[in-house]
Amino acid sequence: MTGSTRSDFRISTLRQACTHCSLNQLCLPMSLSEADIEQLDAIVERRKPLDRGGHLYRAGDSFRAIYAVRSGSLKTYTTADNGEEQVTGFHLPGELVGLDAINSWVHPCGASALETTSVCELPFEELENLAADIPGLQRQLFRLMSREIFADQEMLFAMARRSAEERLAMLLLSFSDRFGRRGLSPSRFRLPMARTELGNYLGLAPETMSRLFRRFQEQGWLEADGREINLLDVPTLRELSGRGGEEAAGGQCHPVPE
Amino acid sequence: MTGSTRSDFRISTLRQACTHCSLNQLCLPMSLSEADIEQLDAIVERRKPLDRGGHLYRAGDSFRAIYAVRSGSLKTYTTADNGEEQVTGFHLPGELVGLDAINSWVHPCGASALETTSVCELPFEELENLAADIPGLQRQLFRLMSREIFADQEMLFAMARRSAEERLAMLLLSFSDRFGRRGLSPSRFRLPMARTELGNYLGLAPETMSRLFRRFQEQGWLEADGREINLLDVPTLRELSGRGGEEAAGGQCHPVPE
DNA sequence: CGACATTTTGACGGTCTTCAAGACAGGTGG
DNA sequence: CCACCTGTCTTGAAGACCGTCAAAATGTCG
Repeated sequence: MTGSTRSDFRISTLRQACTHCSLNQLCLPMSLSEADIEQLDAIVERRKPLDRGGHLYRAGDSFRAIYAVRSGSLKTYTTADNGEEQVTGFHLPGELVGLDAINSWVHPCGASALETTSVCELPFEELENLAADIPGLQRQLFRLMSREIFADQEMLFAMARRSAEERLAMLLLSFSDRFGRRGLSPSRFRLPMARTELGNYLGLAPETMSRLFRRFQEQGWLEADGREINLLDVPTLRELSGRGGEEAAGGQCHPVPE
Repeated sequence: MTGSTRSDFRISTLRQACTHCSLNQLCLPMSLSEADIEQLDAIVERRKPLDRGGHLYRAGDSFRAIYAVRSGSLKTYTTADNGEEQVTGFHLPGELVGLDAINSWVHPCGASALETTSVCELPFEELENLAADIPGLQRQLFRLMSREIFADQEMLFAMARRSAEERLAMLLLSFSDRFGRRGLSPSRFRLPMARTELGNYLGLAPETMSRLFRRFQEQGWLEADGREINLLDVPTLRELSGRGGEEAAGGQCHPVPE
């Protein structure tokens, strides 16, 4: 009885195909034909979920594959000589991690789970071969990498020229967009990471984060109860973030015109 | 007489082939066969040199091609709503620009020449087609994009966690590496951009840059006469930059093992 | 030479960090 | 059920670092 249930559970998770995945418009298969998606499916490996804090890979690990987040969330981070850590990105379902390792075949950043998280593993050598055969896939890969470059540059701009307030506004809107894109509420959501980690990502001390959240609440821009966020005044936040109608940085989610 | 000379000049510049280009180990052709390089050669368009301040493309221009710097140098930059400018990168011979536009087919940043600069134009649609046929080219493109992602993340780290001093040390070492890689002196070089632009890139005010350079000279770490730089104490700079033996960020130059 | 941009210098102030302490939450074991 | 503990968050006070402002000096190019 129990054995049967467990077995069913594992089969149903492990055999989830790209075709039926609700994220396939965010992830690689976008704009591929059914037949192409099946080819892609054949090389995708599903792994058992990671527990909170578990590592998908560590900095220095040799590179084998890139990963698409299926559920849960990840952070990627580097560690400096002196041991201080810098979060380089948060990754939600439908987003890819590991693209920064293609050049050197070694992961320059570690990736760990912020909560229970499952990913699809895309062995890179096979993905490359497939990309040479399927023009749409090659193009999609170029695009996703380009998008990441663009997002990193936006983030760079933010770090160089924007105040703490503006940076937090940007980040909140980035999450808002990314949740919205998955059909979740763009105004009410639960952040999967601690304030400390948000602050680390934004280059701000935890104390500053605390004060910022208080100020944002006093201004009536949002309600925050721990990790539970409720955005009340998106227009003001958008104005603060400095880039009116444009996409917020900090993630891999941007519109994809053809 | 004059007509003949001018004509010769133009032919010799315009017909310079990748095979004979001294930069081909920095740029795309790396590790391609002679035959493959010839195919690449066929799609490369050489343009007439840009004058200082001239634009290769502007933010908002539609994307047609990526470009490899052949001689001279470029900066890429974004402009915010309020008009303030942020330099997103400096690009020396052998480096590519325009990769951030692949995703949206619109250039999110402008690119302008810091001095008289010539580039090779690589029409992207044709490059994509060629990449599907030549596995080595596809791989090289993935690599170069990955390298850029990595470099941007390093830069992000610097902006988030490093002091003005540390950032300047990083940048100087980045230029040192990049000049060195081209066979020039890694300790004596002429920066192609103004202090103001360096500062803009690093997220620092011009006044701060001035004070930094003075402090660095007082410490005996370098000599600077305008844009002419002479690094005197690379080990100390390297220690300051926080990443001992590793690559400095801020550019597209990293070792490429196979 | 003369107009203009870039760089330098000094004084001052704001933003964010750091340090130190206390509040709160979630989980564990008695 | 409560005491305990650890990690996270909050709050306050002090100070560092860098930005801003203003003005002079230097450099650059027509």
